[in-house]
This record gives sequence, structure tokens and C-alpha cells, in this order.
Amino acid sequence: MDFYEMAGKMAVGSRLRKLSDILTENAAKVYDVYQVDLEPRWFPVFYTLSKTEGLGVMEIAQSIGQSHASVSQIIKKMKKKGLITEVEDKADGRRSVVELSAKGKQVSVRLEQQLIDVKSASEELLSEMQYDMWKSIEEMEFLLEQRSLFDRVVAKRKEREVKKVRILDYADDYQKDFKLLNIEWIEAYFKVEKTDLHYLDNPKSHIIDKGGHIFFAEYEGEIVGTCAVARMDNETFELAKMSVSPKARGKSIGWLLGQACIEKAKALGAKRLFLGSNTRLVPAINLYHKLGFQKVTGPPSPYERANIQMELIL
Amino acid sequence: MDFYEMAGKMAVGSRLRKLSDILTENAAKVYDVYQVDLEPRWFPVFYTLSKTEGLGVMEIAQSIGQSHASVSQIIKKMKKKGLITEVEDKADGRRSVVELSAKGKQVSVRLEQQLIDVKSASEELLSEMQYDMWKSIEEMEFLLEQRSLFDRVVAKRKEREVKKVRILDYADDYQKDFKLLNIEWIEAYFKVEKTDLHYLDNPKSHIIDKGGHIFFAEYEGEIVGTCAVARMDNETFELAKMSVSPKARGKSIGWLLGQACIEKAKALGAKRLFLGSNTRLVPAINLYHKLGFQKVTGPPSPYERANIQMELIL
DNA sequence: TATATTTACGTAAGTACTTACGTAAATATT
DNA sequence: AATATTTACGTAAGTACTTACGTAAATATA
Repeated sequence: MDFYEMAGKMAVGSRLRKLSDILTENAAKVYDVYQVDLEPRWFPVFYTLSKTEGLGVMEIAQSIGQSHASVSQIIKKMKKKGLITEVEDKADGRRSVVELSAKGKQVSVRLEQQLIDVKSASEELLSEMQYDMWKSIEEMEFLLEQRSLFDRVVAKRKEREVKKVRILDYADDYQKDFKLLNIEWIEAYFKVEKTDLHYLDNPKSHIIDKGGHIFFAEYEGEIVGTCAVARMDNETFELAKMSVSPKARGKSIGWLLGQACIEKAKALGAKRLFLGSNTRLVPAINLYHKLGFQKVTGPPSPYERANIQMELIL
Repeated sequence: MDFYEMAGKMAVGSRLRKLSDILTENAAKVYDVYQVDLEPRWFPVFYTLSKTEGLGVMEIAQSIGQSHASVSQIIKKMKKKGLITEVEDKADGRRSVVELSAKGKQVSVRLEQQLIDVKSASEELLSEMQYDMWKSIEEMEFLLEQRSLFDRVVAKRKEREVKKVRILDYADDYQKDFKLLNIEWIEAYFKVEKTDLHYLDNPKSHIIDKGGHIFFAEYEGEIVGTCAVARMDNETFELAKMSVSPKARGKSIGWLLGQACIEKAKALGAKRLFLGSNTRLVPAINLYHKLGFQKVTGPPSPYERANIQMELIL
């Protein structure tokens, strides 16, 4: 079993399964010894019925954590062996009430002996352990309920991806990216306006040279996002032209760009950062909130699409 | 999932399985996200091949701990998807050597990213735990290797059965049992001799009244074993007529009876306990050894079948 | 060298589940 | 009251394994 060594902790699941298989195999052997005429797989159903008489298929399925189809099949087999009886529910024509038959009850008595031994052997095994397996199981179930392995993996992926993002300062080479990235999302939701082209075609003269700044996000050698801070007056800057390529979503690029812009605005002496957006752009608005922006009613924006104004006091 | 609560620690196996199922389910979802075109079930085979190129079906099967049939089926499917190539081994016509194809290697590169994230998520999950699941697994594997759950259950059963055995003193009512139990085994292996009947028909006058003693083992209201100590002289007693019903084997009844006899002999002032037996009766000889008897060359026994003499110095 | 055993592998069939689907009864909604 | 939805259940089909069996090649034994 080289694989488990190579795969290491990645394969906790497989390893747990292997362990449970060993235990199941052992349990099957136990039935032989005690000569209890019961398939080991039937045990959960049988045991549930021996503790509570008169259950429906669904109830049993829920109790043992399997599908109703599985229980239905098991019951069919157990009925063939004469271990249980099935009666129609008088109050509810859909339900069929299952009970241990006389023979089933006899088996149950014999099974009791076996269970006593299995129980004490299992308990002894667990008590011998320095590392408490029982508590480990409980803890892992709890931790996974709080946050599934899937969510954890996705988080790790993001963490790793974010590290691969570099935030770059403006360079003339990036002008094309600046335009393309913005056109892309504007066209998807609205129409490109004159004011847009004004900035997108001449970022250097209209933003940089007027004392603002533009950042770019690079991911795997490609420019996948941008954001600008434009000077409005000595104390007020505008956060604008935030845009992240759809194929680079989920890497916190918007947040990284936003943070960079806020820091830059502070460094440039801004006391207040302003932005205009549209409420249809829900993820964007959420991001601005996360960055600390609050809704305000400000002067009318030069953009038709802007129906919300936000600001951040620095 | 009431069942797990009711069954408690008895159901460690099932519970482990449930946990591993959850993890497997999560792993399957992970594949979707990373868009790696690989069935989760193929992973062990794929991973093994990505680490070691050019393996046979048997080698892979051993490495991942599954049957060769399963690997054979998986390989068939993977070949259909173009992930692997299969070449006949030139040195050994039976073997077919399996390798990742060019496409397989591409997938492997993409998979690498995923594995990094799964690994760090798993490691993080495990490191969050107060009760170390990883060490628990290792320990349980070790303990079960040393002594399987099956063996443990059987031992518990014996322990419980032994408690149900009562050792009783001689009473005239038991004379019939005394005779029957002994006749049973003598006839199975040898022939009943005159000396046998002499004792078996008159235990009271020939054993008890001469200062010896007879014990009986009762199990579930039935006499299932017996053993006698007969006075030979003031200091020497004979352990004789040990006999346990076959249906009551595995409950240490022979040992209990032997112990009782040894104690009784001591109480009666014996310095030496003697017995004659036959080497064909291997379990009996083993029992005598366990009780402390040593082989001696003594005076010829009155029984034809006796080909070994043993004694215990008290 | 002939024969028996072992090994590597594929295929078939079985098992113990699952999901998907269908039906009938019960319950909710209009 | 008519209709839609939900629920309880059975059956069929699929999946991912297993064991059992068969074949051909390699190896051991006589």
C-alpha cells in the first residue's frame, strides 16, 4: 500500500475507509461464530427494529442514514427469511409498518449475546488507545459540519491564487488593457459613453498627469484587472474604472486593487475618496462596502449609468 | 441518525465509514471545480502512475490496496479516455505495462494544482484537531494488526462464558453424569476398560470415601464437565477422569476443573499430584502443561491407553 | 524434458449500495 | 372542490467494488 504513504494526509478519506473496511470484515466473521442467521449488512435495520417496533421504511432509512431504496431492498430480503412482518398502515395507505416477527425476535435474543461481546471488545479496543479515536471522530464530524473539506480546499486554492497576483503601477504599455478591460464590462451591462472614452483613450493625460494613479493586476503574465484614483480637488479623489476580467474572478483581485488605490490616495494627500456606480453591479457594491465605502448623496455624476454614490473618509 | 447513538461504540466501523463517505463526496466536488477530467475513483491509479511510470496491473493493485480486477477495469476506462497507454512487456508476455499518455501527463500537471490545495486543506483540518485523527488512525491500524477485532470479540465471549460456569462438589445425583461424560470421550478415542467402569460406577466408594474428591462443572443448568482427585497414598494423589463435553468447549472448563482439583489436593495434604494420559489427546496434554504438570517416567499405569505420566509437585 | 504450480491478467457475475423514475396516497393551495 | 405539491414507497438501472473463473505465460519440480 505504497499509495497511502505517497499520498499522505491528502488521503485521510481513503485511509479511514480502509480502516472501516477492516472492521466490517471482522464483524462479518463474528456472525459466523455466533451462528446468528443475519447478514451483517442487515444489522442496522434489524437493530433499529429490535429497539423500536413498528417503523416505516422512511423512518428506518433516516435512522440508519441510508436511502429508503436500500432499506426497502433489505426489508424484502429479511421478509423472505421470515425475520420481519410488514403490515399496511391503516391511517396512511402509503406507509407500510415493519416489525420483527416471532422468528426475528428469537434471533434478536441470540444477537444480544453477540452485541454484548462486540460492544465490550470495541470499547476495550478504544480504551487501549492513547489517541482517542472516538473523540477524534466526533471532532472531525464537528469540524466538517462547520466548514466542509470542499470549502476548505476552495479557500486554499484562492489563497494560493491570490499570491500569484501582482499589483503594478501604470505604464504606457498597459493603456490598451485599461481600455479593453473597462469596455468589456461596460458593454456587458450598459453602453459606452463619451466620458468613458475620454478617460480610456487618454489615461496618462487625464488621470496620471493630473496627479492621480492607475493600478493593474497581473496574473500569470496577463493583465486581468485595473483600477484608478483620479484627483477631483486637493482633498477629494475618485475611485474609478475598477474592472476585473471575468476569467480571473475569485482571486480577490478587486480587493487588492481597491486596497492599493486607497493607500495611494492617502499617500497623495486625499482626505476623502469618492465613487459612482450602479446598484445592478451587486458584487461591485459589496466590494466597495468591504473596502469601507458608505453610500452618500453627492453631486450628479457625469455618467448616465451612475445611480449610487459612495465615499470613504480617509 | 439515531442508530449510531443507540449502537454507540459498537458501531465504530460504520461511523468511520460514514466519515470517509463525507470526505469522498467532498473530493468528488473538488474535481468539478478544478475541471480535471478524471473520475475521483481513478485517482489512486492515476496518482500512482504519475509518480512511477511503467507499472503492471498487479503492481498498481498492490500499491493502492485494491484487487487487480478493479485496476484492470479502471485502466480500461482510462484508456478509453486516452489518459494512459498500455504496452506488452517484452520480457514477460503476461504483463502489460501501463503508462500515462501525453494527454494523461497534461492532466497530471493540472491535477498537481488541485493536489496542493487538497493537501494543505487536509493538513489544516487535521492540525486544527485537538484529538489527533491521524495518529488515531495509525494507532488503531497497529492495534488491530496486533489483535484483530474478531479475536477480541471471541476473547470477550469466552470471558463471559467462563463466568457462567460453576464448579460443584460431588453429589450422588451427579454419578450418572460422571459416568456418561467419561464414557463419551473414552469411546471416541479408545475402548472402555474394566478399571474405568470400576471407578465410573462407584465414584463414591472408590474415590470420595477413600479421601479423594470429584468436581463437576455446571453450565446453563447442565453438567458439562468433571474431574477427580483420587488418593494414592498420604502424600500422593491422582488427577483422573477429567472430561469436558464437546459442546461446552472453549469456556476454559478444563482449566477451571484442574485448578479446583489442585487446590483440593493441597487442602487434603497432598505433596504430589500424578496423572496418566495418552499423547494422542493433545489438547488435554497441553492443558496439563498449563496447569503446571511435568512429564515423568513413573510406575506402569493400570490403564492400557496410558502412554504418558505427568506429575505436579505441590 | 515433461509436468505441476504459480503468476499476471481479463472477463463475468454478484453485492451493496446509489440515483432516477413511477405510482398512489396525503396534504397544501387556489 | 379542483389542482398542485409533497410524501412514502417500490422498482429499475447504474456504479464501484468484490470473488470466481479461465487462459496463457513463467517458473519450479520430478
